[in-house]
Amino acid sequence: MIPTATLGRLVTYLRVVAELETEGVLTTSSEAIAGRAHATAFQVRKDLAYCGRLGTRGSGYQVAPLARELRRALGLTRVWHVAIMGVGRLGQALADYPNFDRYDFALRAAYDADPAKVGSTVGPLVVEGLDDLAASVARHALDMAFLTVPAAAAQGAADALVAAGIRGILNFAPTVIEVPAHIRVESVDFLAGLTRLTYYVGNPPAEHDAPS
Amino acid sequence: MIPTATLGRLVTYLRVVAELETEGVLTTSSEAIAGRAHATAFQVRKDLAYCGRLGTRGSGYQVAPLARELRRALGLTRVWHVAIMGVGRLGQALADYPNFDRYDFALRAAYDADPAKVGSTVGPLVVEGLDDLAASVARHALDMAFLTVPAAAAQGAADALVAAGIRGILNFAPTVIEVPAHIRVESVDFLAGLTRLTYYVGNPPAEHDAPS
DNA sequence: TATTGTGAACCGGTTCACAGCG
DNA sequence: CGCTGTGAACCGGTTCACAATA
Repeated sequence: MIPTATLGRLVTYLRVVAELETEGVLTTSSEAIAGRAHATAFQVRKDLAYCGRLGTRGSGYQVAPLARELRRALGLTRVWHVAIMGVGRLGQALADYPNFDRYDFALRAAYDADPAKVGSTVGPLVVEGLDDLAASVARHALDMAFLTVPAAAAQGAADALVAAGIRGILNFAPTVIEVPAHIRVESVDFLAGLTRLTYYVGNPPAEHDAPS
Repeated sequence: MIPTATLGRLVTYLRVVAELETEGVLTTSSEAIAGRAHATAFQVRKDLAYCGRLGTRGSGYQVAPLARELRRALGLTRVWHVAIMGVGRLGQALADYPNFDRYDFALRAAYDADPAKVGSTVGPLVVEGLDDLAASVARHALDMAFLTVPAAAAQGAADALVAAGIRGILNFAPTVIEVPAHIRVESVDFLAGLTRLTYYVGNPPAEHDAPS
Protein backbone atom coordinates (compact mmCIF):
# COMPACT_ATOMS: atom_id res chain seq x y z
CA MET A 1 0.00 0.00 0.00
CA ILE A 2 2.52 2.63 1.13
CA PRO A 3 5.47 2.84 -1.30
CA THR A 4 8.71 1.53 0.12
CA ALA A 5 10.48 4.84 -0.27
CA THR A 6 7.72 6.68 1.57
CA LEU A 7 7.73 4.07 4.30
CA GLY A 8 11.38 4.72 5.02
CA ARG A 9 10.78 8.43 5.32
CA LEU A 10 7.73 7.99 7.55
CA VAL A 11 9.99 6.38 10.11
CA THR A 12 12.11 9.52 10.09
CA TYR A 13 9.08 11.80 10.33
CA LEU A 14 7.83 9.86 13.31
CA ARG A 15 11.16 10.38 15.04
CA VAL A 16 11.03 14.08 14.31
CA VAL A 17 7.47 14.37 15.54
CA ALA A 18 8.25 12.37 18.68
CA GLU A 19 11.14 14.74 19.30
CA LEU A 20 8.83 17.74 18.94
CA GLU A 21 6.44 16.04 21.33
CA THR A 22 9.06 15.68 24.04
CA GLU A 23 10.06 19.30 23.45
CA GLY A 24 6.51 20.30 24.27
CA VAL A 25 5.71 21.63 20.81
CA LEU A 26 1.99 21.42 20.12
CA THR A 27 1.71 22.35 16.48
CA THR A 28 4.04 21.99 13.53
CA SER A 29 4.10 22.27 9.75
CA SER A 30 5.29 20.30 6.75
CA GLU A 31 8.11 22.79 6.41
CA ALA A 32 9.29 22.36 9.98
CA ILE A 33 9.24 18.58 9.68
CA ALA A 34 11.06 18.73 6.36
CA GLY A 35 13.79 20.84 7.90
CA ARG A 36 14.55 18.28 10.55
CA ALA A 37 14.09 15.24 8.34
CA HIS A 38 16.25 16.26 5.40
CA ALA A 39 13.35 16.42 2.97
CA THR A 40 11.17 18.95 1.18
CA ALA A 41 7.84 20.22 2.47
CA PHE A 42 6.23 18.89 -0.72
CA GLN A 43 7.43 15.43 0.01
CA VAL A 44 6.44 15.53 3.65
CA ARG A 45 2.89 16.49 2.76
CA LYS A 46 2.61 13.85 0.04
CA ASP A 47 4.04 11.18 2.32
CA LEU A 48 1.83 12.10 5.25
CA ALA A 49 -1.22 12.09 2.98
CA TYR A 50 -0.71 8.33 2.55
CA CYS A 51 -1.68 7.98 6.20
CA GLY A 52 -4.91 9.94 5.86
CA ARG A 53 -6.03 13.52 6.29
CA LEU A 54 -3.71 14.36 9.17
CA GLY A 55 -3.34 18.13 9.05
CA THR A 56 -5.45 21.22 9.20
CA ARG A 57 -5.30 23.55 6.21
CA GLY A 58 -4.12 26.93 7.19
CA SER A 59 -2.63 25.97 10.51
CA GLY A 60 -0.56 22.81 10.05
CA TYR A 61 -0.33 19.58 12.00
CA GLN A 62 -1.05 18.98 15.68
CA VAL A 63 1.93 17.13 17.06
CA ALA A 64 0.24 14.62 19.34
CA PRO A 65 -2.42 13.31 16.92
CA LEU A 66 0.15 13.26 14.14
CA ALA A 67 2.46 11.09 16.20
CA ARG A 68 -0.41 8.79 17.08
CA GLU A 69 -1.51 8.40 13.47
CA LEU A 70 2.03 7.78 12.25
CA ARG A 71 2.47 5.06 14.84
CA ARG A 72 -0.81 3.53 13.78
CA ALA A 73 0.14 3.61 10.10
CA LEU A 74 3.49 1.97 10.84
CA GLY A 75 1.91 -0.74 12.94
CA LEU A 76 3.34 0.48 16.24
CA THR A 77 0.07 -0.07 18.05
CA ARG A 78 1.10 -2.95 20.22
CA VAL A 79 4.26 -4.48 21.65
CA TRP A 80 5.99 -6.71 19.13
CA HIS A 81 7.80 -9.76 20.41
CA VAL A 82 11.26 -10.20 19.01
CA ALA A 83 13.89 -12.92 19.30
CA ILE A 84 17.59 -13.01 18.61
CA MET A 85 18.86 -15.83 16.43
CA GLY A 86 22.60 -16.10 16.90
CA VAL A 87 24.32 -14.93 20.05
CA GLY A 88 27.62 -13.72 18.69
CA ARG A 89 28.99 -10.27 19.39
CA LEU A 90 26.25 -8.54 17.47
CA GLY A 91 23.51 -10.61 19.03
CA GLN A 92 24.90 -9.80 22.46
CA ALA A 93 25.08 -6.11 21.68
CA LEU A 94 21.44 -6.18 20.59
CA ALA A 95 20.41 -8.11 23.69
CA ASP A 96 21.93 -5.37 25.81
CA TYR A 97 20.30 -2.57 23.86
CA PRO A 98 18.35 -0.71 26.50
CA ASN A 99 15.83 1.17 24.40
CA PHE A 100 13.56 -1.41 22.83
CA ASP A 101 10.72 -0.81 25.22
CA ARG A 102 10.73 2.85 24.25
CA TYR A 103 9.89 1.69 20.77
CA ASP A 104 7.24 -0.88 21.63
CA PHE A 105 9.41 -3.90 21.05
CA ALA A 106 10.08 -6.60 23.61
CA LEU A 107 13.02 -8.97 23.43
CA ARG A 108 11.60 -12.30 24.45
CA ALA A 109 14.10 -14.99 23.48
CA ALA A 110 17.60 -15.71 22.21
CA TYR A 111 18.69 -18.80 20.29
CA ASP A 112 22.01 -20.26 19.30
CA ALA A 113 23.03 -23.46 17.58
CA ASP A 114 26.15 -23.80 19.71
CA PRO A 115 25.38 -26.09 22.70
CA ALA A 116 28.14 -24.36 24.66
CA LYS A 117 26.13 -21.14 24.61
CA VAL A 118 22.78 -22.65 25.49
CA GLY A 119 21.89 -21.83 29.07
CA SER A 120 24.13 -18.78 29.30
CA THR A 121 22.53 -15.39 29.70
CA VAL A 122 22.66 -12.43 27.36
CA GLY A 123 21.13 -9.24 28.64
CA PRO A 124 17.87 -10.29 30.25
CA LEU A 125 17.60 -13.57 28.35
CA VAL A 126 18.67 -17.18 28.72
CA VAL A 127 19.98 -18.61 25.48
CA GLU A 128 17.92 -21.49 24.13
CA GLY A 129 18.92 -24.17 21.66
CA LEU A 130 17.16 -24.93 18.40
CA ASP A 131 15.41 -28.12 19.50
CA ASP A 132 11.70 -27.63 19.12
CA LEU A 133 12.06 -24.05 18.01
CA ALA A 134 8.42 -23.95 16.96
CA ALA A 135 7.21 -24.61 20.49
CA SER A 136 9.47 -21.89 21.86
CA VAL A 137 8.33 -19.41 19.22
CA ALA A 138 4.74 -20.14 20.11
CA ARG A 139 5.38 -19.97 23.86
CA HIS A 140 7.01 -16.57 23.56
CA ALA A 141 4.39 -15.44 21.03
CA LEU A 142 7.20 -14.23 18.80
CA ASP A 143 6.48 -12.04 15.82
CA MET A 144 9.93 -11.31 14.45
CA ALA A 145 13.57 -12.27 14.80
CA PHE A 146 16.95 -10.62 14.47
CA LEU A 147 19.09 -12.85 12.31
CA THR A 148 22.61 -12.38 13.68
CA VAL A 149 24.43 -15.50 12.60
CA PRO A 150 27.45 -15.71 10.26
CA ALA A 151 26.62 -15.28 6.59
CA ALA A 152 27.27 -18.94 5.86
CA ALA A 153 24.66 -19.99 8.42
CA ALA A 154 22.06 -17.36 7.56
CA GLN A 155 19.95 -19.33 5.09
CA GLY A 156 19.67 -22.35 7.34
CA ALA A 157 18.79 -20.27 10.35
CA ALA A 158 16.20 -18.34 8.35
CA ASP A 159 14.64 -21.59 7.18
CA ALA A 160 14.40 -22.77 10.77
CA LEU A 161 12.78 -19.52 11.87
CA VAL A 162 10.24 -19.64 9.05
CA ALA A 163 9.41 -23.27 9.79
CA ALA A 164 8.92 -22.33 13.42
CA GLY A 165 6.33 -19.70 12.57
CA ILE A 166 8.22 -16.41 12.61
CA ARG A 167 6.61 -13.80 10.34
CA GLY A 168 9.37 -11.24 9.87
CA ILE A 169 13.16 -11.34 9.84
CA LEU A 170 15.58 -8.48 10.33
CA ASN A 171 18.62 -9.85 8.56
CA PHE A 172 22.00 -8.59 9.78
CA ALA A 173 24.02 -11.10 7.76
CA PRO A 174 25.73 -9.78 4.63
CA THR A 175 23.99 -12.17 2.29
CA VAL A 176 20.72 -12.61 0.43
CA ILE A 177 18.32 -15.03 2.08
CA GLU A 178 15.38 -16.77 0.42
CA VAL A 179 12.07 -16.95 2.23
CA PRO A 180 8.49 -17.77 1.25
CA ALA A 181 6.47 -14.85 -0.13
CA HIS A 182 4.41 -14.37 3.02
CA ILE A 183 7.51 -13.79 5.18
CA ARG A 184 9.03 -10.32 5.23
CA VAL A 185 12.75 -9.66 5.38
CA GLU A 186 14.44 -6.34 5.97
CA SER A 187 18.19 -6.14 5.83
CA VAL A 188 20.62 -4.20 7.97
CA ASP A 189 23.87 -4.65 6.15
CA PHE A 190 26.70 -2.48 7.38
CA LEU A 191 29.25 -3.98 4.99
CA ALA A 192 27.03 -2.97 2.08
CA GLY A 193 26.72 0.51 3.57
CA LEU A 194 30.45 0.69 3.97
CA THR A 195 30.99 -0.35 0.36
CA ARG A 196 28.51 2.24 -0.93
CA LEU A 197 30.35 4.81 1.13
CA THR A 198 33.62 3.73 -0.43
CA TYR A 199 32.20 4.32 -3.88
CA TYR A 200 31.06 7.83 -3.01
CA VAL A 201 34.26 8.78 -1.21
CA GLY A 202 36.28 7.43 -4.12
CA ASN A 203 34.15 9.31 -6.67
CA PRO A 204 33.66 12.78 -5.19
CA PRO A 205 30.95 14.63 -7.14
CA ALA A 206 32.18 17.64 -9.09
CA GLU A 207 31.63 20.66 -6.88
CA HIS A 208 29.71 23.14 -8.97
CA ASP A 209 27.72 24.42 -6.01
CA ALA A 210 29.34 26.97 -3.82
CA PRO A 211 28.55 26.37 -0.15
CA SER A 212 25.83 28.73 0.97
CA MET B 1 27.45 8.55 -11.93
CA ILE B 2 26.08 5.13 -10.98
CA PRO B 3 22.46 5.39 -9.75
CA THR B 4 22.06 4.73 -6.06
CA ALA B 5 19.76 1.77 -6.61
CA THR B 6 22.22 0.16 -8.99
CA LEU B 7 25.07 0.79 -6.58
CA GLY B 8 23.30 -1.17 -3.87
CA ARG B 9 22.81 -4.12 -6.20
CA LEU B 10 26.39 -4.03 -7.44
CA VAL B 11 27.50 -4.77 -3.91
CA THR B 12 25.36 -7.87 -3.95
CA TYR B 13 26.62 -8.94 -7.38
CA LEU B 14 30.18 -8.59 -6.17
CA ARG B 15 29.42 -10.89 -3.27
CA VAL B 16 27.85 -13.42 -5.60
CA VAL B 17 30.77 -13.27 -8.00
CA ALA B 18 33.28 -13.55 -5.18
CA GLU B 19 31.40 -16.62 -3.99
CA LEU B 20 31.60 -18.12 -7.47
CA GLU B 21 35.30 -17.34 -7.50
CA THR B 22 35.95 -19.25 -4.28
CA GLU B 23 33.87 -22.12 -5.67
CA GLY B 24 36.26 -22.31 -8.57
CA VAL B 25 33.69 -21.33 -11.19
CA LEU B 26 35.40 -19.69 -14.18
CA THR B 27 32.49 -18.42 -16.26
CA THR B 28 28.99 -17.27 -15.40
CA SER B 29 26.01 -15.51 -16.93
CA SER B 30 23.61 -12.70 -16.12
CA GLU B 31 20.99 -15.33 -15.40
CA ALA B 32 23.16 -17.23 -12.94
CA ILE B 33 24.05 -14.04 -11.09
CA ALA B 34 20.42 -12.96 -11.04
CA GLY B 35 19.40 -16.25 -9.50
CA ARG B 36 21.73 -15.82 -6.56
CA ALA B 37 21.19 -12.10 -6.14
CA HIS B 38 17.40 -12.00 -6.13
CA ALA B 39 17.18 -9.99 -9.34
CA THR B 40 16.35 -10.42 -13.00
CA ALA B 41 18.87 -11.15 -15.73
CA PHE B 42 17.78 -7.92 -17.45
CA GLN B 43 18.64 -5.90 -14.43
CA VAL B 44 21.95 -7.61 -13.87
CA ARG B 45 23.04 -6.85 -17.43
CA LYS B 46 21.91 -3.25 -17.25
CA ASP B 47 23.60 -2.74 -13.90
CA LEU B 48 26.85 -4.38 -14.98
CA ALA B 49 26.88 -2.28 -18.14
CA TYR B 50 27.35 0.80 -15.92
CA CYS B 51 30.79 -0.57 -15.12
CA GLY B 52 31.82 -1.00 -18.74
CA ARG B 53 31.78 -3.77 -21.34
CA LEU B 54 32.39 -6.62 -18.92
CA GLY B 55 30.98 -9.69 -20.67
CA THR B 56 31.41 -11.60 -23.87
CA ARG B 57 28.35 -11.93 -26.10
CA GLY B 58 27.40 -15.50 -26.60
CA SER B 59 29.40 -16.90 -23.70
CA GLY B 60 28.76 -14.75 -20.64
CA TYR B 61 31.07 -13.26 -18.02
CA GLN B 62 34.44 -14.51 -16.88
CA VAL B 63 34.32 -14.63 -13.11
CA ALA B 64 37.77 -13.34 -12.20
CA PRO B 65 37.83 -10.27 -14.45
CA LEU B 66 34.25 -9.50 -13.51
CA ALA B 67 35.11 -9.52 -9.81
CA ARG B 68 38.11 -7.32 -10.48
CA GLU B 69 36.11 -4.79 -12.47
CA LEU B 70 33.32 -4.68 -9.90
CA ARG B 71 35.85 -3.99 -7.15
CA ARG B 72 37.37 -1.27 -9.24
CA ALA B 73 33.99 0.34 -9.94
CA LEU B 74 33.09 0.27 -6.26
CA GLY B 75 36.39 1.82 -5.22
CA LEU B 76 37.73 -1.32 -3.54
CA THR B 77 41.16 -0.87 -5.07
CA ARG B 78 43.04 -0.03 -1.94
CA VAL B 79 42.81 -0.48 1.79
CA TRP B 80 40.53 2.12 3.32
CA HIS B 81 41.36 3.37 6.80
CA VAL B 82 38.43 3.44 9.16
CA ALA B 83 37.92 4.68 12.71
CA ILE B 84 35.28 4.03 15.32
CA MET B 85 33.72 7.05 16.97
CA GLY B 86 32.00 5.93 20.13
CA VAL B 87 33.08 2.84 22.01
CA GLY B 88 29.75 1.62 23.37
CA ARG B 89 28.54 -1.92 22.88
CA LEU B 90 28.12 -1.49 19.16
CA GLY B 91 31.50 0.16 18.76
CA GLN B 92 33.10 -2.69 20.66
CA ALA B 93 31.30 -5.28 18.56
CA LEU B 94 32.59 -3.57 15.42
CA ALA B 95 36.12 -3.36 16.80
CA ASP B 96 36.05 -7.11 17.32
CA TYR B 97 34.69 -7.84 13.85
CA PRO B 98 37.29 -10.14 12.40
CA ASN B 99 36.59 -9.82 8.70
CA PHE B 100 37.46 -6.26 7.74
CA ASP B 101 40.75 -7.16 6.14
CA ARG B 102 38.94 -9.58 3.87
CA TYR B 103 37.09 -6.59 2.52
CA ASP B 104 40.01 -4.22 2.16
CA PHE B 105 39.21 -2.12 5.20
CA ALA B 106 41.57 -1.51 8.08
CA LEU B 107 40.42 -0.37 11.50
CA ARG B 108 42.99 2.17 12.56
CA ALA B 109 41.60 4.09 15.53
CA ALA B 110 38.81 4.30 18.11
CA TYR B 111 37.62 7.44 19.83
CA ASP B 112 35.37 8.17 22.76
CA ALA B 113 34.40 11.34 24.59
CA ASP B 114 34.35 9.58 27.94
CA PRO B 115 37.73 10.07 29.67
CA ALA B 116 37.15 6.84 31.60
CA LYS B 117 37.31 4.89 28.36
CA VAL B 118 40.37 6.61 26.93
CA GLY B 119 43.37 4.34 27.17
CA SER B 120 41.37 1.13 27.35
CA THR B 121 41.62 -1.34 24.51
CA VAL B 122 38.88 -2.52 22.17
CA GLY B 123 39.82 -5.28 19.81
CA PRO B 124 43.22 -4.33 18.46
CA LEU B 125 42.88 -0.63 19.28
CA VAL B 126 43.60 1.73 22.13
CA VAL B 127 40.78 4.20 22.67
CA GLU B 128 41.79 7.82 22.10
CA GLY B 129 40.10 10.97 23.35
CA LEU B 130 38.84 13.79 21.18
CA ASP B 131 41.62 16.29 21.92
CA ASP B 132 43.33 17.15 18.68
CA LEU B 133 41.23 14.79 16.68
CA ALA B 134 42.50 16.35 13.46
CA ALA B 135 46.07 15.35 14.21
CA SER B 136 45.03 11.81 15.01
CA VAL B 137 42.94 11.55 11.85
CA ALA B 138 45.92 12.72 9.82
CA ARG B 139 48.36 10.42 11.62
CA HIS B 140 46.19 7.38 10.97
CA ALA B 141 45.43 8.58 7.42
CA LEU B 142 41.77 7.96 8.11
CA ASP B 143 39.26 7.98 5.29
CA MET B 144 36.01 7.12 7.02
CA ALA B 145 34.47 6.62 10.43
CA PHE B 146 31.80 4.49 12.02
CA LEU B 147 29.56 6.77 14.04
CA THR B 148 28.44 4.64 16.97
CA VAL B 149 27.48 7.18 19.62
CA PRO B 150 24.01 7.69 21.15
CA ALA B 151 21.57 9.52 18.90
CA ALA B 152 21.71 12.65 21.04
CA ALA B 153 25.48 12.89 20.57
CA ALA B 154 25.54 12.00 16.89
CA GLN B 155 25.45 15.47 15.38
CA GLY B 156 28.21 16.81 17.61
CA ALA B 157 30.41 13.81 16.96
CA ALA B 158 29.79 14.09 13.22
CA ASP B 159 30.76 17.76 13.31
CA ALA B 160 33.98 16.88 15.08
CA LEU B 161 34.81 14.18 12.54
CA VAL B 162 34.15 16.51 9.64
CA ALA B 163 36.24 19.25 11.17
CA ALA B 164 39.03 16.74 11.67
CA GLY B 165 39.10 15.85 7.99
CA ILE B 166 37.08 12.65 7.72
CA ARG B 167 35.52 12.23 4.26
CA GLY B 168 32.84 9.62 4.85
CA ILE B 169 30.65 8.60 7.78
CA LEU B 170 28.79 5.35 8.29
CA ASN B 171 26.09 6.47 10.68
CA PHE B 172 24.71 3.84 13.05
CA ALA B 173 22.73 6.32 15.17
CA PRO B 174 18.98 6.41 14.60
CA THR B 175 18.90 10.06 13.66
CA VAL B 176 19.49 12.34 10.70
CA ILE B 177 22.84 14.10 10.75
CA GLU B 178 23.77 17.21 8.79
CA VAL B 179 27.10 17.38 7.04
CA PRO B 180 28.65 19.61 4.38
CA ALA B 181 27.91 18.60 0.80
CA HIS B 182 31.36 17.16 0.15
CA ILE B 183 31.07 14.66 3.01
CA ARG B 184 29.23 11.42 2.36
CA VAL B 185 27.01 9.73 4.90
CA GLU B 186 25.50 6.28 4.67
CA SER B 187 23.18 5.08 7.38
CA VAL B 188 22.83 1.70 9.01
CA ASP B 189 19.70 2.07 11.06
CA PHE B 190 18.39 -1.14 12.52
CA LEU B 191 15.52 0.55 14.36
CA ALA B 192 14.29 1.93 11.05
CA GLY B 193 14.59 -1.51 9.53
CA LEU B 194 12.69 -2.97 12.43
CA THR B 195 9.93 -0.41 12.03
CA ARG B 196 9.62 -1.07 8.29
CA LEU B 197 9.39 -4.74 9.12
CA THR B 198 6.62 -4.00 11.60
CA TYR B 199 4.64 -2.25 8.91
CA TYR B 200 4.92 -5.17 6.52
CA VAL B 201 4.18 -7.81 9.13
CA GLY B 202 1.19 -5.78 10.29
CA ASN B 203 -0.07 -5.32 6.71
CA PRO B 204 0.34 -8.70 5.06
CA PRO B 205 -0.11 -8.32 1.30
CA ALA B 206 -3.19 -10.02 -0.12
CA GLU B 207 -2.06 -13.42 -1.34
CA HIS B 208 -3.27 -13.68 -4.89
CA ASP B 209 -0.26 -15.69 -5.96
CA ALA B 210 -0.27 -19.35 -5.22
CA PRO B 211 3.12 -20.55 -4.06
CA SER B 212 4.90 -22.29 -6.92
C1' DT C 1 23.57 -20.05 -31.65
C1' DA C 2 23.91 -18.19 -27.28
C1' DT C 3 24.29 -14.37 -24.54
C1' DT C 4 25.51 -9.66 -23.86
C1' DG C 5 24.74 -4.52 -24.46
C1' DT C 6 21.35 -0.94 -25.26
C1' DG C 7 17.74 2.14 -27.11
C1' DA C 8 12.93 2.67 -26.18
C1' DA C 9 8.67 1.88 -23.83
C1' DC C 10 6.90 1.65 -19.43
C1' DC C 11 6.08 2.57 -14.66
C1' DG C 12 6.43 4.47 -10.19
C1' DG C 13 7.98 8.00 -7.46
C1' DT C 14 9.15 12.97 -6.98
C1' DT C 15 8.21 17.67 -7.88
C1' DC C 16 5.17 21.13 -8.40
C1' DA C 17 1.29 24.39 -8.85
C1' DC C 18 -2.82 25.23 -7.25
C1' DA C 19 -7.28 24.03 -5.53
C1' DG C 20 -9.48 23.24 -1.06
C1' DC C 21 -10.38 24.58 3.34
C1' DG C 22 -9.83 26.13 8.09
C1' DC D 1 -4.79 34.63 4.41
C1' DG D 2 -1.93 30.35 5.33
C1' DC D 3 -1.03 25.82 4.93
C1' DT D 4 -2.56 21.34 3.63
C1' DG D 5 -4.09 17.85 0.18
C1' DT D 6 -3.81 16.36 -4.55
C1' DG D 7 -4.05 15.97 -9.65
C1' DA D 8 -0.70 16.54 -13.24
C1' DA D 9 3.81 17.14 -15.21
C1' DC D 10 8.20 15.49 -14.84
C1' DC D 11 12.02 12.48 -14.18
C1' DG D 12 14.69 8.49 -13.23
C1' DG D 13 14.83 3.79 -12.92
C1' DT D 14 13.07 -0.74 -14.47
C1' DT D 15 11.52 -3.74 -18.01
C1' DC D 16 11.89 -5.39 -22.34
C1' DA D 17 12.83 -6.53 -27.22
C1' DC D 18 16.21 -6.81 -30.23
C1' DA D 19 20.50 -5.56 -32.40
C1' DA D 20 25.35 -6.70 -31.90
C1' DT D 21 28.83 -10.02 -31.73
C1' DA D 22 31.88 -13.81 -30.16
